[in-house]
Amino acid sequence: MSTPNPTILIVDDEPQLRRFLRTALGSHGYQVVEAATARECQAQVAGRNPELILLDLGLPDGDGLSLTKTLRRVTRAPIVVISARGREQDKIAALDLGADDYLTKPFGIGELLARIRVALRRAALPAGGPADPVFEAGDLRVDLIRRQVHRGGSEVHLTPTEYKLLAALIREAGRVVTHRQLLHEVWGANYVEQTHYLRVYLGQLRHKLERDPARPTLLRTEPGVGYRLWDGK
Amino acid sequence: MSTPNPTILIVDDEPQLRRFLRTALGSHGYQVVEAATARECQAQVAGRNPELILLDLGLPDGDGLSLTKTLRRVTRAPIVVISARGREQDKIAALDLGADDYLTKPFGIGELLARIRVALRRAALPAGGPADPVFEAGDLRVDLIRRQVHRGGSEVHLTPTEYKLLAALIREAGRVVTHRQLLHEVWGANYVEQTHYLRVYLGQLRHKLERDPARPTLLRTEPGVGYRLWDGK
DNA sequence: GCAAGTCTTGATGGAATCTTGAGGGGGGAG
DNA sequence: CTCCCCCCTCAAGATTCCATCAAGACTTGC
Repeated sequence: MSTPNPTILIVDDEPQLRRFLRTALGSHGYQVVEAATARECQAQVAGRNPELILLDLGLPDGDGLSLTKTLRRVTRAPIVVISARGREQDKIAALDLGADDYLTKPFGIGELLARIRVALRRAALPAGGPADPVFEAGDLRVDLIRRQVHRGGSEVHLTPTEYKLLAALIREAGRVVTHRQLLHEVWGANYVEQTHYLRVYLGQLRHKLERDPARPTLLRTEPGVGYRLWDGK
Repeated sequence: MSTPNPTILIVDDEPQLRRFLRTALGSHGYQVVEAATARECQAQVAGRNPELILLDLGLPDGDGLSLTKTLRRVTRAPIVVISARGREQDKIAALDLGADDYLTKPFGIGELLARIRVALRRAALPAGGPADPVFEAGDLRVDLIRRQVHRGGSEVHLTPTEYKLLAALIREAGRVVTHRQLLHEVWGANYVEQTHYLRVYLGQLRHKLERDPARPTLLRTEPGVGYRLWDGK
């Protein structure tokens, strides 16, 4: 699973059903939070920010449909509705107001779990994790997902080869990377002898990234061996 | 009308059901493509690149489950399964192999349409970010649910292809999207080499959306890599 | 079946990038 | 001190990649 232990909010007014769901979900590795009313539900969403909401439509305070709509304005977590009402109109209304799935009681626990997996999968899929992995050292900032490079706040444009080279150095940040290794990674196996390429492109990188290209601090050369990217340590 | 219509692929071997679905979906504004076998299905996915796949599990050639799995490797369009088999194990298997929803025959057409709306809604939303289905940057405003595009207050008409391309860029707003990625998302798996399409359509988009099409700020090109939509950062 | 809109394809000029070569400098060995 | 190896810089082709225009084929709605 992508995220280790997703948090699921159970919204239902029957304590028995809640307990049943809590054990079922808990034994499958989910964190479980509970709410018995619409008010509690909103508080839990604001406080715990669950990754999925399991919502029973028949709540004592306020109807579940308008709650669905309200939740949609606050969170993007998928909402899986469970309801005793199986009329088509109910389903359509809930789904169009922002619910992501609708199960009619009674339902199999296996199906519920599968549909939860689907909802979480869909929600997690785009772009994967929450924050982009970013490399920083000095006034250099490289966002490896956005493929964006900043130096002291302003964006720097790199050509494809320059970027590949920088990325290869970042991958080994702090360690020495040999000429052959760099050439192999950036230009391919046929170019491991063309050390001249490295000199040219390292020069260009220094020109774009170093404060004083003549005395580099970020992109250090290790004579006779290769290059090393300073990582701040 | 400025709402380009999503394309839906119907995969079913019964001509009657296909006809029924075709008219029902067609009258709701969807483009409909059909396939009667698993082989046809794969051809249609590669060739037409539908935005949603409506899949009957009971196909003559090969079983539907493995088809689900195969499709998931080629497209990220949502798959809605319709099946005569209502056993819980069948549902779980299909959902875990990549299906996004599972309806048991007989089903109400209203519910099917609602579930299609849900699947398309989820697929249209960008990665991360708030629950806001509206993208804004500069004087560009895109409503991803209504599929409407505004520039500085007035609505802009985009062709279906133009819109798909813009939506693909919005989904990765701020990040560089490679040529292959864009071609795959907009035109389908068969077109990943046709970079010429990108040039033509990006040119059209720039003409319609940029303040000065000759010096684009929104739709930036990353030479040798792809394109990137400016997201204000 | 017609007309409007849309997609596909080709040709062309221009921009960005890569490759290659020449020349210069610093440091260690002899 | 001089030679030699390694490294750096600059810059001019060569090459690849990109933008634009436009015409014909195709689709769609009426």
